Amino acid sequence: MESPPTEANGGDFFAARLLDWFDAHGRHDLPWMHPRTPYRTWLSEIMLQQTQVATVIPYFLRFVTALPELPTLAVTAPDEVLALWSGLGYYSRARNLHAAAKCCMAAHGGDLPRDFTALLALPGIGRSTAGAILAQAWGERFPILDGNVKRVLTRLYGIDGWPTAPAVEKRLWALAEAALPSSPATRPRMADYTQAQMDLGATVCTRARPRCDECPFTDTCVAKRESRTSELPTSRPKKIIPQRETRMLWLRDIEGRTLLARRPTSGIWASLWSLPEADDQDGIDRLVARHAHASEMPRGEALPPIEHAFTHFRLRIRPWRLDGIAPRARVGDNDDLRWVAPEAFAALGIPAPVRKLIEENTP
DNA sequence: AACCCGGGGAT
DNA sequence: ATCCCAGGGTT
Repeated sequence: MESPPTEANGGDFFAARLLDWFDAHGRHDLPWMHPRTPYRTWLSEIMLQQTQVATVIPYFLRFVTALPELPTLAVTAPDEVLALWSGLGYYSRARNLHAAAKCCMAAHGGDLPRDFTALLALPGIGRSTAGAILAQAWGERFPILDGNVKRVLTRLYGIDGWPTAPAVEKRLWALAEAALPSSPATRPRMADYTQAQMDLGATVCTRARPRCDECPFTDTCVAKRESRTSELPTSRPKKIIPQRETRMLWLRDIEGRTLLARRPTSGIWASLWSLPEADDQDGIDRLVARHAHASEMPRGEALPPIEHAFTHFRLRIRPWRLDGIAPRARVGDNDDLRWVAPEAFAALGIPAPVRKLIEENTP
């Protein structure tokens, strides 16, 4: 076949060549493949949302060691699940994972459902993740459309426009559907096919400097033929990122415990444990007065500001540290406020910059 | 359709 | 410094 597959002739050109490439050059030993159970597949797909493989691997291994099966996850305390997720980001993934596990216990006999609609109904599972789970765990014939597939398809077909824009995404879904394995040789290999797309995108059809000479589609790729691999996929529309600022109070008592506050259940770092915050130094002073005896109120010291970048804003954290406090009785220990010893930090979900601040300044 | 939600790897 | 990654949920 001389031309790339189209919506009309998708046939088996794409799958057959991709699988041949995968057999020789694909990744066959990522941690969630051995063993490749539905639970491990699901967990890996959630962790891999917007997160690169190398980042996920240590978190995945720690998570499945602590919670090796779905029923174990379902009965685990939310704080412990968040602790296992701590540092990985997008914490709603962990909360949704936990809620979905409970749902599987209540409605699906303790297993992940082998059904597209039922999977899609679980929190944290969208169309692409549902397809990835069905294809990889059970060999079901469903397409995926992640960042890798979007990149491969926009280049192979020369598709302009930001791939996340609804109109472009709709077209890409149609192409992904049309490219699915359809012959007796490829149809039984849905798990490999799904993995192969992601491997091609991650190792050959990379965002910068793609290795086109190693690509099985270098002869048919529109972007390659027109020298547009650096332009496709179209980058996201530029936006001005606002800068925000906050102050955090790092209060330690005479035993070296730190006062932590639970964050609100919505917004950034929802439900995680963090340092008490204030908008200005007056607010910090008021927090100190609330948690320390007036008779022993030292001034404390400013630590170097921390710059933390999110997708949609930048945050400057100005930490204020004060040691040797004798906590005021009854103020500091409830569901939203706790004095925590350094050894107990590991059991709590704590925002990455806050954990880093504390670790780097604790002897 | 636009926005919200983290952290880090790659360049 | 900038982009964006094995996306999904909410408004």
